[in-house]
Amino acid sequence: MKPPSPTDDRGCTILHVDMDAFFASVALRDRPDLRTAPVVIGGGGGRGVVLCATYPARAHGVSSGMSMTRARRLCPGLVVVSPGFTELSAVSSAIVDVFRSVTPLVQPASLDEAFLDVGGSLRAFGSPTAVAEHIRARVADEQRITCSVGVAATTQLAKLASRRAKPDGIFVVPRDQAIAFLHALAVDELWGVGAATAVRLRRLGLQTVRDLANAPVSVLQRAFGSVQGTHLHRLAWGVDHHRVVPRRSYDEPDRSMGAEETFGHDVADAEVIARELLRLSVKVAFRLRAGNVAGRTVVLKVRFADFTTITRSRTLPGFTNLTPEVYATAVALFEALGSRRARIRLVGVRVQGLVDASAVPRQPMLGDPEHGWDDAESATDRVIDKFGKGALSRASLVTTRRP
DNA sequence: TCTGGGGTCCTAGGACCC
DNA sequence: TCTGGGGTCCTAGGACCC
Repeated sequence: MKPPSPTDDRGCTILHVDMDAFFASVALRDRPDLRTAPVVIGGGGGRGVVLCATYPARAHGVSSGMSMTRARRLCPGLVVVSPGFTELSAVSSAIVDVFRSVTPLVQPASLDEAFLDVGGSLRAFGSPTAVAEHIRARVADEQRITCSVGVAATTQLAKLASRRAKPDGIFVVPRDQAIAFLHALAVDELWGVGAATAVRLRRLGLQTVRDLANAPVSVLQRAFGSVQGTHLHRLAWGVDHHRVVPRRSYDEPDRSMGAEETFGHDVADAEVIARELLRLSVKVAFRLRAGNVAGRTVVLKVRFADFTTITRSRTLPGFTNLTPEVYATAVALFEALGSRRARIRLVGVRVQGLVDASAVPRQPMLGDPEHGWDDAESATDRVIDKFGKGALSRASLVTTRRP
């Protein structure tokens, strides 16, 4: 473990904890033989991308988001491992338990990172840095993976600090050095400034956060609109009123659920596409029911061979989590695109406007059989529960292979 | 180097209602 | 007959994050 940076952490009560190469670290916990090898986590398919790269792989220039083809070219001896999502979420919730043992103010930001407000834990631990050390030691002990912690006065600064702490370290941004720390960064290092915004900022001649901070707000507002312009200016001055909100209570449903699939090769055959839409609808509707939610708006996503992407959506009169309704809507949206014979790279189905399913009265429609799709689907769910996903599938999915 | 899959949030225009 | 704003819903697209 790296020692903490020897700096003043008074008043820095926000921690950002970020697992180091999480997907890879978990996958390699029981593979000491691969500890020093260049490994990436990702799908093996022809169009896959790197989900996570180990530090030895990064040394070859491999990074996440990169196409697998390019990664292999950069690093001929690359080892590719597929992600084990079940294990990942188990480790993730164990880690969150560690955080919660320190403070109730824990806001998970994804599977592998969280913000903590440790203002109330200082009497027990002494200092924010001491809390960070405690967490790092416990995670290393119990999960055999390392993490890095950023310690600062705001969430934005803590997030930036944890990046600086990597791998396996702690980085403190003292209150009186916050502006200097921030202003030395490049604009695209700010959390919330992505590729598109960075390009526009650079076109304005703004390279560093210091440039951004010193730019007149009026210029930023003219270029980005009043809301985003003001936001950027405040970011550059470290103004950040985000409190750590103990994550959305568990009874609050997600906003949307969806699934999408990139074909191995671009597809023009409408039948193949319809079959894929069915497969995705089955998957999404199953997850909706498993989460006991239902939604009203079905969104179809289509990416063409040239990578242009469109979405089409339809809001239903009532809420649903049933495959036939989701599928019928998705297909109708697809057919409404017309006979554009363009080759298609990806299709996706998403359902949004989710609510707790038990809160929605099911409205039987006139002419519905006594045992409708509800019953059929819950029977299906029970079979899958008992015998696994392979046990049941729709006829049109079994008889033909996906491309 | 040709670009995954899961999400969230924001904007902007048009419909519609009051 | 022409004219308001305000609010909400819907749709499409885009930026961003991990």
